[in-house]
Amino acid sequence: MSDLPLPKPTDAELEILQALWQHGPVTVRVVNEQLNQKREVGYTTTLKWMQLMLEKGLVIRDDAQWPHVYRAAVKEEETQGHLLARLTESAFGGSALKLVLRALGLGQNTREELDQIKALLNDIEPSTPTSADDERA
Amino acid sequence: MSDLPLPKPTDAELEILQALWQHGPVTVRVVNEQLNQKREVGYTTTLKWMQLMLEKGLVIRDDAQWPHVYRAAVKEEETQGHLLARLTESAFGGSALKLVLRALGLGQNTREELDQIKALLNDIEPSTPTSADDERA
DNA sequence: CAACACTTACGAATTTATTCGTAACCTATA
DNA sequence: TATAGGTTACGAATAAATTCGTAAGTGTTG
Repeated sequence: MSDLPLPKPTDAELEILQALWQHGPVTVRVVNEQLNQKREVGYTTTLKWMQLMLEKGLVIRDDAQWPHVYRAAVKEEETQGHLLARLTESAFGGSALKLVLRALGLGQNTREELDQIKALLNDIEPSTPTSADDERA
Repeated sequence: MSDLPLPKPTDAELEILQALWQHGPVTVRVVNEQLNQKREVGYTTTLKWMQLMLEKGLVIRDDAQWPHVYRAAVKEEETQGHLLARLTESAFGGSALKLVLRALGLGQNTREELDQIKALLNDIEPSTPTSADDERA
């Protein structure tokens, strides 16, 4: 909690963060192999990205190990939250509800997914309650 | 339906598209005034953006009128859908469900919003039904 | 210790986005 | 028709993202 108002990772940076989130602390090589499962990326390209991300504070490097081992410096949940907040602002006029409705309307939902969402909805406490806070006995 | 695989509007372009979506066919001046309600933007800056967007096919210009009148060339729903699809890919490992759950968990939901979502969920037909289609009498 | 295989650092080219300044251009009106 | 006020076209500077080549560094092994 110091100087980062809004981390705005680029597409390439997000790809790397995803690899780090999913595979824990790993070397550049491992990340590069992950990226290459999606598209052709040179090794030094990946390295350069991760070096830039190090300067930006998006990743942390363990220099004690060799080869260097990197891990994400930002939490997956927080980053996703920021990105959603940004998208809500930039494309949904600030309405998170509209975003959710649009996402739900994309038509690629299975019954299981819908049920999961319903279950979650019952657990969510509204941030601005309208009436009583009934704990249900 | 010809050559646009994935429109990827930038932040500035999205600001303009939102102005066009909300205010219909308008002049550069009107768009610029909209933008300036959020932040300081020079007139020619807005003009240049819209000219570039014209080349990209993001907006349509009516040259018959003077001053020129612009309107969005892309649909709001489709653009939002594309952006959500992109974000789903780039930050949620391709899981739209995770995106929705995260968005719901952001904690800025009112009871009314949650109820709206619940209502919508009951209307959505799963794309891959699992068993019977009970219409509930 | 010399060679090798791999890793890192550095620099740089290319592209795209962002942002205006300036000059040329219309259109109504005095 | 000449002027004025707003509009458009064009060019350009800056900054950031993307992408890799090349050279220098490191550690292992015959």
